[in-house]
Amino acid sequence: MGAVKTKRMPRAVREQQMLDAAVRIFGQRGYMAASMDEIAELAGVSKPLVYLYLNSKEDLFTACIRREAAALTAAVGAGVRPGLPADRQLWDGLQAFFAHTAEHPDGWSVLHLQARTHGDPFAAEAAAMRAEIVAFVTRLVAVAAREAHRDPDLPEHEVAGLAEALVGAAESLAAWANATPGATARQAATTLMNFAWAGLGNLMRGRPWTPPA
Amino acid sequence: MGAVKTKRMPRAVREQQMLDAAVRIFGQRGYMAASMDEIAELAGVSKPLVYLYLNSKEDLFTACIRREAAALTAAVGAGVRPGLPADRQLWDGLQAFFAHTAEHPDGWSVLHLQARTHGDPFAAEAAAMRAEIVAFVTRLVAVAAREAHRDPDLPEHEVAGLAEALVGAAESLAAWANATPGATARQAATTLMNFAWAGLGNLMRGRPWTPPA
Amino acid sequence: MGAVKTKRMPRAVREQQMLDAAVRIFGQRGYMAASMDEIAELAGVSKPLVYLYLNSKEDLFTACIRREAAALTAAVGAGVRPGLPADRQLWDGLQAFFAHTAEHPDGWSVLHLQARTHGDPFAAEAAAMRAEIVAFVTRLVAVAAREAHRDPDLPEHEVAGLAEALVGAAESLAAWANATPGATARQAATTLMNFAWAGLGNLMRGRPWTPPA
Amino acid sequence: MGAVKTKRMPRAVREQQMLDAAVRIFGQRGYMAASMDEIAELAGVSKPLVYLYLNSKEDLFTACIRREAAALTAAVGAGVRPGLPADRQLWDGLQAFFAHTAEHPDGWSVLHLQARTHGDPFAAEAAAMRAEIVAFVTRLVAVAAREAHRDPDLPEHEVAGLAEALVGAAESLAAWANATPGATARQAATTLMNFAWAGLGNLMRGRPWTPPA
DNA sequence: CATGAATGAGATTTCATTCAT
DNA sequence: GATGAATGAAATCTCATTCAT
Repeated sequence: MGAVKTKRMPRAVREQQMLDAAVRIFGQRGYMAASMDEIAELAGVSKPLVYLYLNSKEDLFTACIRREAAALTAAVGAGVRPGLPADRQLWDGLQAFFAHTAEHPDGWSVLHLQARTHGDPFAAEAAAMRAEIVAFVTRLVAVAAREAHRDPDLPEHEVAGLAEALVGAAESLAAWANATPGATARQAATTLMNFAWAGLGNLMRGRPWTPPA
Repeated sequence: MGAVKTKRMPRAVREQQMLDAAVRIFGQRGYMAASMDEIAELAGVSKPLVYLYLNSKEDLFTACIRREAAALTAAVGAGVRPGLPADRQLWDGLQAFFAHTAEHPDGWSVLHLQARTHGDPFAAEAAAMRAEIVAFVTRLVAVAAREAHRDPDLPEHEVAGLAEALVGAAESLAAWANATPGATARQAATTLMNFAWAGLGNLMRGRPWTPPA
Repeated sequence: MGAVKTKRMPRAVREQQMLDAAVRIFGQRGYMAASMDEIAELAGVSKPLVYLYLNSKEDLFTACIRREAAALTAAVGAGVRPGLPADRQLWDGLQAFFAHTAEHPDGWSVLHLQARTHGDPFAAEAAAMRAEIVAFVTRLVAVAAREAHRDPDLPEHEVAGLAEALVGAAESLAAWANATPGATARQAATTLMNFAWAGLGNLMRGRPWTPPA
Repeated sequence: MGAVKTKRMPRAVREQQMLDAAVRIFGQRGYMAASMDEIAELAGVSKPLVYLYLNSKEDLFTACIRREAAALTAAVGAGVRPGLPADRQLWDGLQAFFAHTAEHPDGWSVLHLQARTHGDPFAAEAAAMRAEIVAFVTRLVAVAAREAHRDPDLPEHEVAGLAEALVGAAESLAAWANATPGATARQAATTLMNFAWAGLGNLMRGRPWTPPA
């Protein structure tokens, strides 16, 4: 079932195999339900080797989170070209995001579900990555406001809330797209751009919805 | 620390005490890290009694999810009056949602984090509740479209995606509001209405953002 | 092999059974080579019960040391009557000491060998008991000096060294007596009294210390 | 921290480095808590080399015991000149003993604590050395008896017990001297000679044994 | 009803030891 | 000769769960 049992691999290669296996098991079973036995077997190595290279279950999980976080931000970053207009950058970033999460469901499960559910140290690790993405979106919103000559500027904490909402909506749609047969990354991105950008557009033009008294 | 040890309470009351304790422990420690010992102690009863009433850890967790899900949907439902315009209904519902999650952080943790992270049976239970809320939002969006005389109707799966995105944004803001000191349910609801409704408004008027070729 | 499997004993009884087993295993195998499995089996209970009652291997070992230390000092104390002359008290104490160690070789091994060899916390526990005995001997030596109208008094640190040497000699003879077939507690005590009280010099000159009738 | 990594040393030298490291680790951590990894690292060689030269952990420990036993008996033997009177020989031997154990605390720990605490094979190894010393002391006592024209001779098993007690007292004082700041080998030897040679009784009467100039 | 007593099964982790290069 | 890569076996400890009173 596991990887073909090839003997005597250099350490770097083995470590990646172990992380591959760990991400899969952690993503599917959850951090606590995952057993080191199962991970070692799927990786095609003995348990002591996993401990020799990765130290402990906690360290192994942390390594998984870091690797998957780096992969996700790299994928999004690679999809975006800085020179283009803000809406185009957001569109490109969203497509990359939905495509990556669809292709790496276990990694996404590790980042989005497992890391946040099993204690502060892990949650902090995942939060750091999320903060990067929120910061990126926040910059885009600010740029868009400038492009739309919005005056006066949006208050800072309002922008933060908007970026938070947008990222949350994207995370939610990622799960929805993965679960809905026939849904593509492009469709998910389109839906979200409609939802978010048109709404933001009105905001930019100074026509917010006003809460009732 | 646990409930006062009163003897001979009717079964229904005892069960609620147990569920109270379980929600607290599950919400704070997580499903797997929670121990039946700790739950029984916090509930002020002996472990065999927990098993007599609730059967198993899985059943206990399921009961928690159901109770908290019912409480949340009831709170949202109570906040909304069906006769009013769609935007007002959404506004009221969001306020109720943010208020309830802020007041019951452990219950919200059980529903939003724990239930989704520990296997299909639990996830399905939580998904059922979420689907109810998404359906409610979906109806609101359809009503709003009719109110705006939008023609032609939004395609159904597009509406589903929008509702999904809106709910995801709300969930994300709930966590953000709880973590950001000074943020209130009202503020969170306002931010989200700005984000979502103004965007939807443009959509309704047939002026969506168009993806680049 | 282990105790007869009697079910449902009160906790206090079970704990003593566990300590009995633990002293035996620790005394024979050594602290580190002893396995909790073996101890549980010899005690006739399951491992979790051992942990439930005694907490951890370290705590179990500590409990063994304390129990055996208390038993030994109690035995010595019971053998000595405070009113009598110093040499008589020493003689009685030594007999009690040799008798007890001969009857409880595993307990003596725990106190004399294992506790001193496996880390400060345990060693401190055993050292406390030993200090009690050394203090008792120190008092006896001082009393003897007074009885002999010695003037000037022996310097204090000299007395401490003498007591230390005497106790060390006794410990050594305990092992020797246990290993030498036909050696009795009485003989060991006689030899040591001769050695210590009369001194080799006197012995050579045919003036040994004579045991009381 | 370990030995400087010099390549291609002759086997005999490498072995001594390994034994140095092993004695240190065994003496400080104890036999079972010592890990071959740590020993290899401290010796500055790879683990397989340790196995190539010393075969197994047991063999390594045995080699340590033998080397340290030989060193101790050699030190004592070197301190004693056969022609002199018995008490002088004892005095010289004790000084050498206390000096050596003070200078090699790890070696002494291996011999006196570890070897006796971890199973018969090792204990036998250490007992062999101890027997040599006891035999030496036994001869001295016999010689002293002859020098004192004692008649009739002390019964043999009495002499054995006396030697045993004397050696035990010396071992005990060695630990005490190492633990007591300011205590020297000379003081320990003096105390023991007073105790053993003169006897407490003489001491009380103000007639101590006097060390040679 | 209620509980103190008890356990089967499995978790993480460590270590002495050996190949294959 | 020397070592990086690898493992079988076993240790401590925890937990959900059930009798017997």
